[in-house]
Amino acid sequence: MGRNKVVMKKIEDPESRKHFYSKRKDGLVKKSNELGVVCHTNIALLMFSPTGEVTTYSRAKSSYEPQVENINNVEEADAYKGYLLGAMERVQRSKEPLGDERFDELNWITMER
Amino acid sequence: MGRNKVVMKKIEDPESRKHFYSKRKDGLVKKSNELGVVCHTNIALLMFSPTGEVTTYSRAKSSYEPQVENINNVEEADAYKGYLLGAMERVQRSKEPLGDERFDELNWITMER
DNA sequence: AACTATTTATAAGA
DNA sequence: TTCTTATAAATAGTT
Repeated sequence: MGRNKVVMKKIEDPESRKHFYSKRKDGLVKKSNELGVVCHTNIALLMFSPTGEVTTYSRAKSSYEPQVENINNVEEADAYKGYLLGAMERVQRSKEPLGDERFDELNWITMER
Repeated sequence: MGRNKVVMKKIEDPESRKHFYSKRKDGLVKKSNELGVVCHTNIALLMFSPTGEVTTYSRAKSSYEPQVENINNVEEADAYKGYLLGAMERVQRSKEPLGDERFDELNWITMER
């Protein structure tokens, strides 16, 4: 959306790429949140910026709602929970050995748990 | 977008919720893909539908591009790879005990690896 | 499943 | 760079 169509091709200029990313990142998080809230469902989003910065969004239902028509929903919920926690731990561990101030750059956008 | 504004509140009617989800899911995958392609970066998206169906989208750069300004990029790439594979394995394992035809319902939208 | 009026996101420009 | 604006894109309700 905007004054020109977006071409589905890698932007070669690093500055333009960063600019595009920072704008689209916010939009993607916003839409993920809308979907999670309105449909009351689990969503996980993980993205790396062109400079390597990590952004995650996650929304996990806190309570299990039995659904007769989905016999495997409990297992899926568990798998999902392990998925999120494992990912967070792994990314954090990979940062720790550096022991630097960049740890705070991790952008954990966690709207709800 | 559309004929009325979206209210940021859970849709209580199950059919309306499913309808909303199925439309928004496609849009989210499309935008994730655009971001990944245009910025040539790693993206992972995992979502559960209101009926428990899983949809994932992932885009991982296949080759490692050295970036002097990001000393911890290799570790991030590894963490990311493990993250994706772990998630896929876990979700698949959780389905297997059922041993039914629903396995094919898993919607693995994997545009590139 | 397809259409279309309208909202929303956003590419350029200020 | 933050704000504005014209336009593309997504989509809610309709058919």
